[in-house]
Amino acid sequence: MKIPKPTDAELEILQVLWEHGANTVRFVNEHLNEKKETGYTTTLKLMQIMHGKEMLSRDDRNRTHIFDAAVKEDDIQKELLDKFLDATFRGSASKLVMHALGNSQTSKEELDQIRQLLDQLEGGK
Amino acid sequence: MKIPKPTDAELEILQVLWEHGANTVRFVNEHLNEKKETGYTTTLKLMQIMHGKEMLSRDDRNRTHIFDAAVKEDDIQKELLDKFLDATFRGSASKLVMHALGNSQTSKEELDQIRQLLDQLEGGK
DNA sequence: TTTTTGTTACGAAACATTTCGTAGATATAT
DNA sequence: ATATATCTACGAAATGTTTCGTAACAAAAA
Repeated sequence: MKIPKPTDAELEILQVLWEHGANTVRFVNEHLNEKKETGYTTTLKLMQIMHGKEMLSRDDRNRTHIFDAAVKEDDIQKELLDKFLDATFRGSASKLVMHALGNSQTSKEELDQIRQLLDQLEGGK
Repeated sequence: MKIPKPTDAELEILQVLWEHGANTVRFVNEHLNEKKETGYTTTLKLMQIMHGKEMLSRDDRNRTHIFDAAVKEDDIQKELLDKFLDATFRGSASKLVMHALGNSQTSKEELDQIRQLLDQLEGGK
């Protein structure tokens, strides 16, 4: 089964559902509105399209439908990252990593975690 | 001066120019064709649009124009990475880095370089 | 009961991006 | 000199994505 690449607007909706779990259109719409004014029916239409693509599941036993992400966060992140890495960094993961760490404020704990992963990877070299 | 976010097709053209330096439409088009069939005038039109946006410079002293990237690779990568990080990983750089290193085959030299950066970053914590 | 509010469905408009076709000019080959 | 190939310019079609408006119905409030 092929995972379709979500569009920008679809990804925003997936983020809300991944973060907060199954929810209504209204809930999702209100979250989106915190970042950017979005009409209710716009969000509804997108979620219906996503359901059509089997990107979202839907419980329609009650009048107010409950939607949930039907694709795994990790899978989508991996898919998008692969494409982004190629398109933007010509496949150089280290360049991307250097940029990412250079910019952001990442906690000591997270840096340690990355260091552990490095140890693990370099173990085999 | 505002850097406009390049579209996917525009980014592919920038990659060719960043990698190979100033060149003709034909050269760029032939490179793009290695990955995906693209009509000559399609590439031409895109490069004209990009020139209009000041994303490319153009030397039109001769009939065959020579185009070059007018935006810095690092700047565009930073801009795109920031947006990608927010949209896809909700801003968690460490999660992105773990994914990126987990997937790819990165050389020992590159891993060491990343480790150095970690040392440097953790120095201040 | 009647009105108001909230919900889904969905066509169509609006907008963004990519692709193509044609005209006109210049260079190159015959 | 003529034909052929190559190049730019650019409008417009094709495609993809997002937003909006309206209809139909159900629920809740007055």
